[in-house]
Amino acid sequence: MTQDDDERLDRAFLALADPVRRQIVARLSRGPAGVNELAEPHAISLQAVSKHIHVLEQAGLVTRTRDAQRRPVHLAPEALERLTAWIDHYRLVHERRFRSLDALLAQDPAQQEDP
Amino acid sequence: MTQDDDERLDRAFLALADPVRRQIVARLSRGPAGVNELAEPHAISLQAVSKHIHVLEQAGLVTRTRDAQRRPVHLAPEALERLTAWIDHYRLVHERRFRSLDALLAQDPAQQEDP
DNA sequence: AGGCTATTCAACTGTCAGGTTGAATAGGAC
DNA sequence: GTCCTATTCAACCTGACAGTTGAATAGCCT
Repeated sequence: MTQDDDERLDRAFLALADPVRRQIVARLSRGPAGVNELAEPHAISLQAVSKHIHVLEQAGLVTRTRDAQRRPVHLAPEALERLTAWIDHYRLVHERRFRSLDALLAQDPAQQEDP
Repeated sequence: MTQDDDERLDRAFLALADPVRRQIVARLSRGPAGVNELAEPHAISLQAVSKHIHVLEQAGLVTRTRDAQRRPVHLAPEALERLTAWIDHYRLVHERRFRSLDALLAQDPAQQEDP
Protein backbone atom coordinates (compact mmCIF):
# COMPACT_ATOMS: atom_id res chain seq x y z
CA MET A 1 0.00 0.00 0.00
CA THR A 2 1.81 3.10 -1.25
CA GLN A 3 1.17 6.65 -0.11
CA ASP A 4 -0.27 7.36 -3.54
CA ASP A 5 -2.79 4.57 -3.15
CA ASP A 6 -3.60 5.99 0.25
CA GLU A 7 -4.35 9.42 -1.12
CA ARG A 8 -6.43 8.00 -3.89
CA LEU A 9 -8.48 5.97 -1.45
CA ASP A 10 -8.77 8.98 0.85
CA ARG A 11 -10.24 11.07 -1.92
CA ALA A 12 -12.58 8.36 -3.16
CA PHE A 13 -14.00 7.41 0.23
CA LEU A 14 -14.27 11.05 1.23
CA ALA A 15 -16.09 11.81 -2.01
CA LEU A 16 -18.72 9.19 -1.21
CA ALA A 17 -19.11 10.39 2.38
CA ASP A 18 -21.68 12.97 1.33
CA PRO A 19 -25.31 12.35 0.42
CA VAL A 20 -25.33 14.91 -2.39
CA ARG A 21 -22.33 13.32 -4.06
CA ARG A 22 -23.72 9.82 -3.61
CA GLN A 23 -26.95 10.93 -5.24
CA ILE A 24 -24.94 12.37 -8.11
CA VAL A 25 -23.20 9.02 -8.53
CA ALA A 26 -26.57 7.28 -8.39
CA ARG A 27 -27.94 9.55 -11.09
CA LEU A 28 -24.88 9.09 -13.26
CA SER A 29 -25.19 5.33 -13.12
CA ARG A 30 -28.20 5.86 -15.39
CA GLY A 31 -26.22 7.91 -17.87
CA PRO A 32 -24.23 11.14 -18.23
CA ALA A 33 -25.70 14.49 -17.22
CA GLY A 34 -24.85 18.19 -17.04
CA VAL A 35 -24.49 20.31 -13.94
CA ASN A 36 -28.00 21.76 -14.19
CA GLU A 37 -29.61 18.37 -14.39
CA LEU A 38 -27.50 17.06 -11.51
CA ALA A 39 -28.34 20.08 -9.40
CA GLU A 40 -32.08 19.89 -9.96
CA PRO A 41 -32.96 17.47 -7.09
CA HIS A 42 -30.96 19.48 -4.54
CA ALA A 43 -31.82 22.64 -2.65
CA ILE A 44 -28.35 24.12 -3.01
CA SER A 45 -26.75 26.51 -5.45
CA LEU A 46 -25.38 25.48 -8.83
CA GLN A 47 -21.93 26.52 -7.71
CA ALA A 48 -22.09 24.14 -4.77
CA VAL A 49 -23.01 21.28 -7.10
CA SER A 50 -20.17 22.28 -9.39
CA LYS A 51 -17.83 21.94 -6.43
CA HIS A 52 -19.22 18.52 -5.58
CA ILE A 53 -18.57 17.40 -9.14
CA HIS A 54 -15.03 18.66 -8.86
CA VAL A 55 -14.51 16.58 -5.72
CA LEU A 56 -15.81 13.50 -7.52
CA GLU A 57 -13.55 14.25 -10.46
CA GLN A 58 -10.45 14.61 -8.28
CA ALA A 59 -11.34 11.28 -6.73
CA GLY A 60 -11.42 9.73 -10.19
CA LEU A 61 -15.06 8.73 -9.75
CA VAL A 62 -16.28 10.76 -12.71
CA THR A 63 -14.91 12.20 -15.93
CA ARG A 64 -16.06 15.15 -18.00
CA THR A 65 -16.44 15.74 -21.69
CA ARG A 66 -17.43 18.76 -23.74
CA ASP A 67 -20.56 19.26 -25.78
CA ALA A 68 -20.88 22.90 -26.86
CA GLN A 69 -21.25 24.96 -23.70
CA ARG A 70 -22.22 21.87 -21.73
CA ARG A 71 -19.71 19.76 -19.84
CA PRO A 72 -21.45 16.44 -19.27
CA VAL A 73 -20.34 14.30 -16.35
CA HIS A 74 -19.80 10.56 -16.79
CA LEU A 75 -19.40 7.85 -14.18
CA ALA A 76 -15.97 6.18 -14.03
CA PRO A 77 -16.74 2.72 -12.69
CA GLU A 78 -13.08 1.65 -12.35
CA ALA A 79 -12.71 3.89 -9.31
CA LEU A 80 -15.77 2.30 -7.72
CA GLU A 81 -14.20 -1.06 -8.43
CA ARG A 82 -11.02 -0.10 -6.59
CA LEU A 83 -13.07 0.71 -3.52
CA THR A 84 -14.92 -2.58 -3.43
CA ALA A 85 -11.61 -4.32 -4.04
CA TRP A 86 -10.13 -2.72 -0.94
CA ILE A 87 -13.13 -3.42 1.26
CA ASP A 88 -13.65 -6.97 0.05
CA HIS A 89 -10.01 -7.85 0.57
CA TYR A 90 -10.14 -7.18 4.30
CA ARG A 91 -13.64 -8.53 4.61
CA LEU A 92 -12.37 -11.83 3.21
CA VAL A 93 -9.23 -11.86 5.35
CA HIS A 94 -11.46 -11.46 8.36
CA GLU A 95 -13.92 -14.08 7.31
CA ARG A 96 -11.22 -16.61 6.54
CA ARG A 97 -9.60 -16.07 9.93
CA PHE A 98 -13.00 -16.43 11.54
CA ARG A 99 -13.67 -19.71 9.80
CA SER A 100 -10.32 -21.23 10.72
CA LEU A 101 -10.82 -20.09 14.31
CA ASP A 102 -14.19 -21.80 14.32
CA ALA A 103 -12.63 -24.98 13.05
CA LEU A 104 -9.95 -24.80 15.70
CA LEU A 105 -12.45 -24.33 18.48
CA ALA A 106 -14.52 -27.18 17.19
CA GLN A 107 -11.58 -29.56 17.43
CA ASP A 108 -10.17 -28.27 20.73
CA PRO A 109 -12.46 -26.20 22.96
CA ALA A 110 -9.58 -25.30 25.31
CA GLN A 111 -8.16 -22.83 22.78
CA GLN A 112 -9.58 -19.31 22.95
CA GLU A 113 -8.94 -16.20 20.77
CA ASP A 114 -5.84 -15.57 18.70
CA PRO A 115 -3.88 -18.82 18.58
CA MET B 1 -32.94 5.55 0.51
CA THR B 2 -33.97 6.95 3.90
CA GLN B 3 -32.18 9.75 5.73
CA ASP B 4 -31.09 7.22 8.33
CA ASP B 5 -29.40 5.13 5.67
CA ASP B 6 -27.78 8.29 4.40
CA GLU B 7 -26.30 9.13 7.76
CA ARG B 8 -25.08 5.61 8.25
CA LEU B 9 -23.38 5.63 4.86
CA ASP B 10 -21.95 9.09 5.56
CA ARG B 11 -20.32 7.87 8.74
CA ALA B 12 -19.03 4.64 7.23
CA PHE B 13 -17.50 6.20 4.11
CA LEU B 14 -16.08 9.05 6.13
CA ALA B 15 -14.58 6.58 8.58
CA LEU B 16 -12.68 4.87 5.76
CA ALA B 17 -11.52 8.17 4.27
CA ASP B 18 -8.48 8.22 6.55
CA PRO B 19 -5.33 6.14 6.18
CA VAL B 20 -4.94 5.60 9.93
CA ARG B 21 -8.45 4.23 10.23
CA ARG B 22 -8.05 2.07 7.15
CA GLN B 23 -4.89 0.62 8.62
CA ILE B 24 -6.76 -0.08 11.83
CA VAL B 25 -9.41 -1.92 9.85
CA ALA B 26 -6.68 -3.83 8.02
CA ARG B 27 -5.08 -4.84 11.31
CA LEU B 28 -8.40 -5.88 12.81
CA SER B 29 -9.15 -8.13 9.87
CA ARG B 30 -6.43 -10.34 11.35
CA GLY B 31 -8.05 -10.41 14.77
CA PRO B 32 -9.09 -8.15 17.66
CA ALA B 33 -6.60 -5.78 19.29
CA GLY B 34 -6.36 -3.16 22.03
CA VAL B 35 -5.69 0.54 21.63
CA ASN B 36 -1.99 0.25 22.40
CA GLU B 37 -1.44 -2.41 19.79
CA LEU B 38 -3.46 -0.47 17.22
CA ALA B 39 -1.53 2.71 17.97
CA GLU B 40 1.90 1.11 17.69
CA PRO B 41 2.43 1.54 13.91
CA HIS B 42 1.41 5.21 13.98
CA ALA B 43 3.35 8.31 14.96
CA ILE B 44 0.43 9.91 16.74
CA SER B 45 -0.74 9.98 20.34
CA LEU B 46 -2.77 7.24 21.98
CA GLN B 47 -5.60 9.68 22.45
CA ALA B 48 -5.74 10.37 18.74
CA VAL B 49 -5.97 6.64 18.04
CA SER B 50 -8.68 6.34 20.66
CA LYS B 51 -10.65 8.98 18.77
CA HIS B 52 -10.16 7.13 15.50
CA ILE B 53 -11.55 4.00 17.09
CA HIS B 54 -14.51 5.98 18.32
CA VAL B 55 -15.20 7.18 14.78
CA LEU B 56 -15.06 3.61 13.50
CA GLU B 57 -17.37 2.51 16.29
CA GLN B 58 -19.94 5.24 15.53
CA ALA B 59 -19.84 4.11 11.92
CA GLY B 60 -20.63 0.56 13.03
CA LEU B 61 -17.40 -0.73 11.52
CA VAL B 62 -16.04 -2.04 14.81
CA THR B 63 -17.35 -3.16 18.18
CA ARG B 64 -15.68 -3.24 21.56
CA THR B 65 -15.63 -5.73 24.39
CA ARG B 66 -14.10 -5.69 27.83
CA ASP B 67 -11.22 -7.80 29.13
CA ALA B 68 -10.01 -6.51 32.50
CA GLN B 69 -8.66 -2.99 31.89
CA ARG B 70 -8.40 -3.68 28.18
CA ARG B 71 -11.13 -2.85 25.73
CA PRO B 72 -10.36 -4.93 22.64
CA VAL B 73 -11.65 -3.73 19.29
CA HIS B 74 -13.28 -6.19 16.88
CA LEU B 75 -14.08 -5.78 13.20
CA ALA B 76 -17.80 -5.70 12.32
CA PRO B 77 -17.87 -7.01 8.75
CA GLU B 78 -21.59 -6.38 8.24
CA ALA B 79 -20.94 -2.66 7.93
CA LEU B 80 -18.27 -3.29 5.32
CA GLU B 81 -20.79 -5.41 3.49
CA ARG B 82 -23.30 -2.56 3.41
CA LEU B 83 -20.73 -0.37 1.72
CA THR B 84 -19.89 -2.82 -1.02
CA ALA B 85 -23.61 -3.39 -1.49
CA TRP B 86 -24.16 0.30 -2.13
CA ILE B 87 -21.22 0.65 -4.49
CA ASP B 88 -21.89 -2.54 -6.40
CA HIS B 89 -25.53 -1.66 -6.91
CA TYR B 90 -24.72 1.47 -8.88
CA ARG B 91 -21.75 -0.11 -10.55
CA LEU B 92 -24.07 -2.78 -11.92
CA VAL B 93 -26.78 -0.33 -12.93
CA HIS B 94 -24.13 1.52 -14.90
CA GLU B 95 -22.67 -1.56 -16.47
CA ARG B 96 -26.05 -2.90 -17.50
CA ARG B 97 -26.98 0.40 -19.12
CA PHE B 98 -23.64 0.38 -20.87
CA ARG B 99 -24.16 -3.08 -22.24
CA SER B 100 -27.63 -2.38 -23.55
CA LEU B 101 -26.36 0.82 -25.14
CA ASP B 102 -23.64 -1.18 -26.84
CA ALA B 103 -26.19 -3.63 -28.13
CA LEU B 104 -28.34 -0.80 -29.42
CA LEU B 105 -25.44 0.80 -31.22
CA ALA B 106 -24.45 -2.51 -32.72
CA GLN B 107 -27.87 -2.97 -34.26
CA ASP B 108 -28.40 0.65 -35.34
CA PRO B 109 -25.30 2.88 -35.56
CA ALA B 110 -27.46 5.99 -36.16
CA GLN B 111 -28.47 6.10 -32.49
CA GLN B 112 -26.10 7.96 -30.16
CA GLU B 113 -26.12 8.52 -26.36
CA ASP B 114 -29.15 8.28 -24.10
CA PRO B 115 -31.97 6.70 -26.12
C1' DA C 1 -22.42 42.58 -31.81
C1' DG C 2 -25.65 41.45 -28.12
C1' DG C 3 -28.14 38.27 -25.52
C1' DC C 4 -29.02 33.78 -23.60
C1' DT C 5 -27.36 29.42 -21.32
C1' DA C 6 -24.13 26.63 -18.87
C1' DT C 7 -20.55 26.62 -15.96
C1' DT C 8 -16.77 28.24 -13.24
C1' DC C 9 -13.73 31.50 -10.37
C1' DA C 10 -13.10 34.24 -6.18
C1' DA C 11 -13.77 35.79 -1.69
C1' DC C 12 -15.99 35.10 2.54
C1' DT C 13 -18.26 32.44 6.40
C1' DG C 14 -19.52 28.82 9.88
C1' DT C 15 -18.73 24.20 11.22
C1' DC C 16 -16.25 20.17 12.09
C1' DA C 17 -12.37 16.76 11.91
C1' DG C 18 -7.83 15.54 13.50
C1' DG C 19 -4.17 16.61 16.21
C1' DT C 20 -2.06 18.11 20.75
C1' DT C 21 -1.35 18.20 26.08
C1' DG C 22 -2.85 17.44 30.80
C1' DA C 23 -5.88 15.43 34.04
C1' DA C 24 -9.06 11.64 35.20
C1' DT C 25 -10.98 6.93 35.46
C1' DA C 26 -10.88 1.64 35.65
C1' DG C 27 -8.85 -2.39 37.01
C1' DG C 28 -5.29 -5.68 37.96
C1' DA C 29 -0.58 -6.51 40.61
C1' DC C 30 2.24 -6.00 44.85
C1' DG D 1 -3.76 1.03 50.08
C1' DT D 2 -0.24 2.12 46.32
C1' DC D 3 1.63 1.50 41.89
C1' DC D 4 1.36 0.46 37.15
C1' DT D 5 -1.19 -0.18 32.79
C1' DA D 6 -4.85 0.83 29.58
C1' DT D 7 -7.89 3.97 28.16
C1' DT D 8 -10.72 8.03 28.09
C1' DC D 9 -12.30 13.00 29.05
C1' DA D 10 -11.67 17.99 28.43
C1' DA D 11 -9.95 22.07 26.51
C1' DC D 12 -7.69 23.95 22.92
C1' DC D 13 -5.58 24.97 17.98
C1' DT D 14 -5.44 24.55 13.10
C1' DG D 15 -6.89 23.50 8.65
C1' DA D 16 -10.16 21.72 5.52
C1' DC D 17 -14.94 21.42 3.84
C1' DA D 18 -19.77 22.81 2.41
C1' DG D 19 -22.25 26.48 1.66
C1' DT D 20 -23.15 31.42 0.12
C1' DT D 21 -23.11 35.60 -3.22
C1' DG D 22 -21.23 38.18 -7.04
C1' DA D 23 -18.44 38.49 -11.04
C1' DA D 24 -16.35 36.16 -15.03
C1' DT D 25 -15.77 32.92 -18.89
C1' DA D 26 -17.28 29.93 -22.93
C1' DG D 27 -20.13 29.04 -26.62
C1' DC D 28 -24.45 28.85 -29.03
C1' DC D 29 -28.40 31.84 -31.33
C1' DT D 30 -30.51 35.88 -33.84
